[in-house]
Amino acid sequence: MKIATWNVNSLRVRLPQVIDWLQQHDVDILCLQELKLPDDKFPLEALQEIGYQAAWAGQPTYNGVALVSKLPGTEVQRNLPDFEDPQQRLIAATYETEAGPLRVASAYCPNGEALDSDKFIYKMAWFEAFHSWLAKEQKKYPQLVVLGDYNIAPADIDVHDPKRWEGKVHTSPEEREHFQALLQMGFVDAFRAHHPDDPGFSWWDYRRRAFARDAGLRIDHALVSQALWPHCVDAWVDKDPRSNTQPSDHTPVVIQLSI
DNA sequence: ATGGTCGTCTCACGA
Repeated sequence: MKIATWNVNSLRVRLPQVIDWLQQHDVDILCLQELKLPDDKFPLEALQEIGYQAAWAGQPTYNGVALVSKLPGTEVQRNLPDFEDPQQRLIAATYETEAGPLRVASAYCPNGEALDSDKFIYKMAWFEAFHSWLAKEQKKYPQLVVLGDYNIAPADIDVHDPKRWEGKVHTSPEEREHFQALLQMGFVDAFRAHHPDDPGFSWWDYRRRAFARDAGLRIDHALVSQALWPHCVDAWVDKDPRSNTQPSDHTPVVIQLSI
């Protein structure tokens, strides 16, 4: 089965591209971030017409996450428990497979704006709560995948110009420690584990012709639990949608599981 | 040179 993540930066604008992409690729579950639409504007019918179901957590203007899937999800969890937050950044659901229950989460981790900002303090607090939640979640669901926009480039290979990004959000030691803490829990960074030497950028700034210069970052990740990792046969970045007319600034990351 | 470009109930703010 194939599971993907895509920060679409407005599902209203990107819906035709999402539908095209789902029809071109045999993806079982697509994790979306930055829907930027309220719950009553979620385009469920358009997705149902091409054979998908969905669970979502939206809000007007900002944030918003969804799970778009061929099979229905159960035990849907919206946002982090024990972390009061009006920003809709997380949704998780359980899918029945022949190998047993598979838990899937779609995460839109905070951007952080700048290292000396209040939003960075919020980012650090959010990751603390995310870590605590995942520790419990992985005990409950050994087969767990957590895909999304982490807004962290875990190492210098994930950065087109590490010098230029020094002291900026996405690459700071504090952020990287949070990402490493997730790996220390047993999660595997699927793309990096399968492709140790490929930068695998997933985001390019709209400004300064960043995509044309390949001036990107790898900030969208698929973390696979220890128990599931032997079944993760590959992971890749699909750069094609970034070349679309009116593209998202992010492009999809995909994992293939042999379950 | 700290610029630029998107998206949003837009002329400000978040990314």
